[in-house]
Amino acid sequence: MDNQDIRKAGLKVTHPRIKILELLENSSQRHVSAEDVYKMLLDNGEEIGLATVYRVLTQFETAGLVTRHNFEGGHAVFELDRGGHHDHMVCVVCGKVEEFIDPTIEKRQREIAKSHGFEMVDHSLIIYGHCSNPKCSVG
Amino acid sequence: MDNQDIRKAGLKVTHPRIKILELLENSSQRHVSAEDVYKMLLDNGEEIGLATVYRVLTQFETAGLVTRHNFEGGHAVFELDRGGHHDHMVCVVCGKVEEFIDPTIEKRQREIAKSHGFEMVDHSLIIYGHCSNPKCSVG
DNA sequence: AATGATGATGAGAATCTTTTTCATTACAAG
DNA sequence: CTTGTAATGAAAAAGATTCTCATCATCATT
Ligand SMILES: [Mn+2]
Ligand SMILES: [Mn+2]
Ligand SMILES: [Zn+2]
Ligand SMILES: [Zn+2]
Repeated sequence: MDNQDIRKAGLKVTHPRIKILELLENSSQRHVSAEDVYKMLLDNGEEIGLATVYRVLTQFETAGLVTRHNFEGGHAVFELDRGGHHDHMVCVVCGKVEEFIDPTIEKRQREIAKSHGFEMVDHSLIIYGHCSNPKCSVG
Repeated sequence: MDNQDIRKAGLKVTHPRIKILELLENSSQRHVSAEDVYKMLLDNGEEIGLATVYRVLTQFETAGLVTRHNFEGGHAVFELDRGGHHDHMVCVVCGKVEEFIDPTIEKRQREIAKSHGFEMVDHSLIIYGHCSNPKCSVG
């Protein structure tokens, strides 16, 4: 994941794009909002406009470098496309995100789509729950 | 699904609530946005404020009368809770929504949540694709 | 390395969805 | 019917994202 990926996407290799890609690679949080990216860049002394962050993230998504998720909360979160597809589990208390992939579910989805005459292009599976942290448990 | 359901939710039986519930029952579209509801009510000659529509839909959701979905598109859609849980398939071209339920997937989700130490409280599964309408097919 | 066409950026305005505020109105219990 | 309290509508506010446009940076070409 380097500047060549930006170039291959038909985009100029600019300072904001380089820094945003670096941040997505090095951030301790895999799943970040545009606002998160903006603020983390500021913390790093990079004064990149919020509009640019939104623009670049959308371009990276189109280029297949980044995936956008619509978790609950009214704002999108983004993550760098490492390896392959996976689904998500989100703690409704602390917001912790776990990733998983289940071949059985993936297979059934394709079958179900087909049986309804749909050509599946994407899917979104999010499990909401209480994570194992005692502070997040129900009782 | 009648006024008693509103009362049982601890809410006063008001004109806006009655009309919104009626509309959700009788609308030809099962999945509607707040804006949709607002406009359809206007078409019926009911001048109910948009803020009230949002408030009531949220209250109905809390009361378990209505379910909210975060499909792509930046706005939530709501549907009356008839019968039980189901998942969704959305055509990325025409927006058509199909519903389905798959016991295998439901079961695997519970197992996966448990294996990650999560207490599942909800989940969202949306398949995006091209529906069988020729206008929506890839070619 | 200098040039120049074109794409990219930043700031702020604009847009879109949803929530909040607050004065007024309507429900429902007595 | 009276009356306390919840509900409503209008408008403002808030939050997320996109757009506009003047300025700037990148990069293919000289
Ligand atoms: Mn992920
Ligand atoms: Mn449905
Ligand atoms: Zn948690
Ligand atoms: Zn379609």
